[in-house]
Amino acid sequence: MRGKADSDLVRRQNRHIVLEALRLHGPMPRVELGRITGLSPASITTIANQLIDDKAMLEMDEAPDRSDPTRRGRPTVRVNLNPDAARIIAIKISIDGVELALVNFAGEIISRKNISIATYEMQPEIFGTGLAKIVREFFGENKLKSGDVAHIGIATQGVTNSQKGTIAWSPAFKARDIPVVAPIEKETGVTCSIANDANMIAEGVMAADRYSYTGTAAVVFMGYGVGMGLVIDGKVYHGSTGAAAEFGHMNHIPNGAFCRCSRAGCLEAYASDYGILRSAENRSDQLPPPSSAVDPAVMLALENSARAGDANATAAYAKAGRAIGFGLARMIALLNPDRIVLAGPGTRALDLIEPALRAAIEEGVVEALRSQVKIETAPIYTDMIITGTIAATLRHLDSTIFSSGPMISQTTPTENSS
Amino acid sequence: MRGKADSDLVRRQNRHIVLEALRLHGPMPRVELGRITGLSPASITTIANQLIDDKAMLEMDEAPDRSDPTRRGRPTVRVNLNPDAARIIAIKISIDGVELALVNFAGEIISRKNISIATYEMQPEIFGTGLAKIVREFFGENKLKSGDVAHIGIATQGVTNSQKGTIAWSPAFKARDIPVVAPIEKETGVTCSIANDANMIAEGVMAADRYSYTGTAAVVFMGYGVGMGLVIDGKVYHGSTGAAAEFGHMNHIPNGAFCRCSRAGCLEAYASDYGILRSAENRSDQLPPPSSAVDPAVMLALENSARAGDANATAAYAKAGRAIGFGLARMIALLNPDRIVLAGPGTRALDLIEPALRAAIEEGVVEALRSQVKIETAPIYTDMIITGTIAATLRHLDSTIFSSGPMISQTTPTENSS
DNA sequence: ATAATTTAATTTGACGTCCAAAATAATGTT
DNA sequence: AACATTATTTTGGACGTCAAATTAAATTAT
Repeated sequence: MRGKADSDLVRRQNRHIVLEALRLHGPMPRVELGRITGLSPASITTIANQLIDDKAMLEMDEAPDRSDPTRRGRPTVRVNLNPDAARIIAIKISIDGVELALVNFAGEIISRKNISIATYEMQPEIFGTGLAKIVREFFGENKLKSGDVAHIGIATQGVTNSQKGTIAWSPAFKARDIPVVAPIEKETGVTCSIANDANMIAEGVMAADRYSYTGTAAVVFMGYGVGMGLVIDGKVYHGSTGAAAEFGHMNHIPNGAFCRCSRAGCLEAYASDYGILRSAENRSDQLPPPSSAVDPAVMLALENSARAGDANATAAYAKAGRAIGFGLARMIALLNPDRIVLAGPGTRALDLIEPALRAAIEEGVVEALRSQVKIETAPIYTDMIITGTIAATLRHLDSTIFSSGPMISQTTPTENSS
Repeated sequence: MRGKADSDLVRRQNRHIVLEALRLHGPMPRVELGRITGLSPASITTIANQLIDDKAMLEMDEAPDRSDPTRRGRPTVRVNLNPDAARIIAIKISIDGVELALVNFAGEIISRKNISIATYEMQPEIFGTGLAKIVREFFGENKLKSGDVAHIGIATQGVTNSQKGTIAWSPAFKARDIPVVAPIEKETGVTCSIANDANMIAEGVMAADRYSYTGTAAVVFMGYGVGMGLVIDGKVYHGSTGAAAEFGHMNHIPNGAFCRCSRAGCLEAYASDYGILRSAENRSDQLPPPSSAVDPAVMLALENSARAGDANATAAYAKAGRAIGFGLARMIALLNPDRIVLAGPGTRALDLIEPALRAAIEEGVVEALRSQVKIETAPIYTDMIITGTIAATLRHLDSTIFSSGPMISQTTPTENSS
């Protein structure tokens, strides 16, 4: 049960659902806001005026819609999120570099930048302060001051600790417990949070579907690694320290194949790009895998030779499918989800993986549990991580918007709007 | 995001937290209700009067507390849940019988009854209607009419389907998809719900701890079977169809030991009473296990011979610990919980199990994930399932109390209180 | 005994939210 | 130009909480 309720709670909650409606469905007239939120026209008027006063929303300055000639009556005036209400920065850290995006309150990307860094050998402090400098430069290039950015959201491969703001362990780094949030907050003065990239993919998949996910769903990422984002009760589940759901490093077979995490038997050691490749090439799975990512062209070639009938390649994909299948069977037994969504570049080879995957699920969990769950494939697009990070960060912003005063320092306190 | 908020939401939520405070902390004066809930004394007065009018609450008729002689001022008047506000029935179905408890709104057990039934060979329809008759008799013995009972909560071993109100699969039954809710609702006219017994144990463990569980916790049951109740975000997680968290039938080793669910490699096949016994006696684990429960005395003897140094027994317990450990490692990777609570009669042999269990967790999941989680043991008491079912059912009642009129048919509509 | 003190609980008046209904605005139709 | 239609705003009332003042019921001091 939550805490006590009062008119302040009512105010915040209703303003929040109005913003949420605009974020999910885009610009719309006040009447429709009323329909979607269930609030009366009178309340919508009040709330809209306040949000417009607060610069969080604005009336769109557009000619009345005359597309439907049968339409009568006073024309609607659409309202929308004010793009200039706030700006956020989304950052993606991966093994080969860093990607930054400056996004306005309406979700439009204003500016983005890619920087290549060989992260693997870096010292923890060097990386943190280095990234902070990159962010500061990004501020400079976009003429941003500290107050101009409301929040910075970061996604990274590996195990994150959202409380400490660190990367606890990641295949992109030899080092552990790398502080990320603190140096950036110190350098920029902007609050910052970090999350696992698979969780951000789940956010992206949900956002693409307008958050229609109601119950429990598991979004599986297949590619250079194997990850999972769990949607529980319509929200992405982060776990107690932000480390959920490490599907890739969930054990598959005790004493099994050697994994990048220097542990034996992880699911990823069978089902990630390097695991599949290693198995197809009949290399020993008891040796540490390479620290660099597999060239996508190599994986493409492997798929094709499997489809051409290469027995080793076919077997490797079947092995991967069986590993993922047993992992999903275990997850299903534990969580009884209603949806499983497969995503990531690895789904390109789904035809090679799926038979073994489905067989393993059947073998691994009682019919009563697995018969409910629907398995789908999400469209692959490269930017899922950044998109998801943006969605999550903006949603975070929406919910904190009313706790404090104005969101963004208006250009100059003394300046009046002309 | 939840729906729109209005004064009705405020009303319901605040009345709910007042009831919740009384349920968790017992009778207390109005001032303290204010302190706990954060509501002002003025509001507490209003709310208390309404709840008293609604017969949900009452002032306790007791002499002022004079235990503290230094105490001055107007004495407090304690209020409490009105025991007669409503009654519920909690039912536990297990392999050897059925247990019923009639409980009042204050959580006091008014009457209870045990009935032995050989469930295993029963036909699904026979069991459902038979149970319904037992419940009807229980009504009769306690002079209950349909309107006198607000809800019936049922806990059972095995996989439940809370939507259909059935036992999808259970070791207590040869049959599958046994309808339980429908026949009872039909026979009694009282709403009824069904849940897994391990989830109810989790409810019981939480209730014993006054629902201090905030984040994610996993309560493991060890005994005739192996079960788990997951507490996510302070609430017991039931999954999309009420079948979570089937820890016992989460696969441990593909193609492994034969399980009661006629599947190979389930965790339970290694770590339940029958699994441990089978392994200690060096019987083949490729044959179906017995359908009846293991005599507790046999398990006690096995523990003692293990403690006396019997190599087979010791190895069996170590094997069980390794299975549970790997299961927990997988669960930790997936859910990043902050607490694991071991409960059930199986914990009596924890000294024999724990070393292998902890070693398996270390072997099975990266340090960054497991270092956070605390492993505890819950006190064992036999009634955990019934206690938990009562707690869950009353809590359910609390939250539905304001959606409809009076909760319970007052003895006779025409009768006035004297 | 009576007044002062202390703590609990209630009453009173104000404030903030939402909403229904009435009024107003802005267009199309006749 | 009057009427119809749809969107939005205005008005007045309802319902919840809260702060402050008041009342209630005890103990302590005089």
